[in-house]
Amino acid sequence: MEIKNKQQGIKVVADVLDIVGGKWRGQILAHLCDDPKRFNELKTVLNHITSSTLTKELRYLEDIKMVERKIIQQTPIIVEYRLTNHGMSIKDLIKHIVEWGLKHREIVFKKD
Amino acid sequence: MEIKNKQQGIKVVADVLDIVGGKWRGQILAHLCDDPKRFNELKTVLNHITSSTLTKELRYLEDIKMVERKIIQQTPIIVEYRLTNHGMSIKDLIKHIVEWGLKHREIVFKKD
DNA sequence: TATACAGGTAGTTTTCAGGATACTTAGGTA
DNA sequence: TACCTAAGTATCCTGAAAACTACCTGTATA
Repeated sequence: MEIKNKQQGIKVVADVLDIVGGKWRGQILAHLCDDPKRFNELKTVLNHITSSTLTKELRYLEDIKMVERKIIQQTPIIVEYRLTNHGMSIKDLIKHIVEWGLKHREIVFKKD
Repeated sequence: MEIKNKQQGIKVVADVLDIVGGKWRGQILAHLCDDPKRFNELKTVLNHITSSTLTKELRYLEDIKMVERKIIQQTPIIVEYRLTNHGMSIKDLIKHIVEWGLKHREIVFKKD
């Protein structure tokens, strides 16, 4: 797991930020770190996200195998989203992001 | 440096990604991790970025005190961009991002 | 005189993630 | 027969990020 050259390392930064970035994906992954959540649970904790946006983001995260969708046959039928094994590995990264953010509040809170 | 509650932690994720995210900022910071770079050096390594976009991104990073701009009086005059002390602290985070990205290539490279 | 390099600025246009709004499917319940 | 909840879909629209194009300033070199 060696960084072959600087340029490659930096491309990876851009690619990872493409996955985790955007307005919602980081937050969705962070929420799923704790435990699986249903569609409407996510919709509630992600204040102001619309159904269509949440659906799109979840489908994307499914496509890249970060999240899996599980239909639970009960009545009414409910759908649960949880991190895959790959997805689990993002927990540490999110922890690092939170740590950096809390340590540098003056930057993080100044930004807007 | 304690996470008071889940919701706060997750807001921080979103805020940090706001700073580091976007198409260019992560890459710019990653390039500046190694050593200071001049405007046109950055423009070269960041393939396809335009002058105006690079200027905007650098001004933003200056505003939030991640990067500092140093004019070097020689001829022709050159301008050097380097991480501030705050900025330095992002090195570790970028290292973690690269590590995760390389370990999960199948996700990172599938995404598009 | 003019051409090149370094580091930009100004103004306009394009693109597309995310938002707004309304509708859908399917079983259960009064 | 109508309505409720859960989990979406379908369309169209908007705003902001980034791109495109052109121009500017100062110094030096031919």
